[in-house]
Amino acid sequence: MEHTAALSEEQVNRIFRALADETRRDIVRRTLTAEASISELAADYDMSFAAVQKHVAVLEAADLVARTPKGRERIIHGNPETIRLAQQLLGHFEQIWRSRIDRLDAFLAERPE
Amino acid sequence: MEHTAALSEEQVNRIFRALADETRRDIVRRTLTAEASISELAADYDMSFAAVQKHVAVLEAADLVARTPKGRERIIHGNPETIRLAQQLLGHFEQIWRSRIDRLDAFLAERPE
DNA sequence: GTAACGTGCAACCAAATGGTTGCACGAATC
DNA sequence: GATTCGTGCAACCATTTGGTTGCACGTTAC
Repeated sequence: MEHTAALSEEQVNRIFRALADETRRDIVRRTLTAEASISELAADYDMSFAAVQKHVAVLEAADLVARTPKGRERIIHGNPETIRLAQQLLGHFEQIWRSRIDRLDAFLAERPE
Repeated sequence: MEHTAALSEEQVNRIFRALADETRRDIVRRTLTAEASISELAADYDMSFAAVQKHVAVLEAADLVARTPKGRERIIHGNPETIRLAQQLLGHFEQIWRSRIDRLDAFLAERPE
């Protein structure tokens, strides 16, 4: 039995919504590799600090990154667990597809051409 | 070598964006199980026909469903290939995480406590 | 042929999104 | 103590999103 945590539909919405932006995907990649402060992140994008701050907030609400205070900085690190959850959700779709194929196979098997 | 089709960032945006809505995820699930016309789909949601039509258009733009004419109807069927692509994209994130762990392990290995 | 059905599309609207600037405030530096 | 740095937050703006209604048009059924 695959033990997927029960996610609210709203939370699923937040996860996919958060992943639907190039800058945010990049932030997730970067902070999975190595944690970084918000200003370190912001330095690399062609937009204001506040804009990057908002992107981080979106990612945090989706639990794709976490933010821990360290002095005057806020250190961001990616959360691989939520990535894995999203992957599992998509896996369920594939499962639906596979069981359809199975049913189709069964149907064809009991109706010899 | 894993042969993932090269997706533009825009296309990736569309895929995740399309998945970030409960009604649309439900339509994908349903049409993976069995194809349906737009009006058949629309009958089951508490919104106008036009609204469902728009959701289908969003899914089609993301290549998560396809729409084939059949008389006066448009038959919608889910596209498992795009689901699989999205899953692979998330798999790359996990890969990034795993290689970070590997590097950390290597670092700890060559610095005996 | 006429009526009903399934769809496409435009116009419209409220709310959310993604960006901006400006300001406040605690933490670090000098 | 004054300055600078990193952050949080509010106000504002343009665009997109997700919904609506209304209408046109081809297809199917009477």
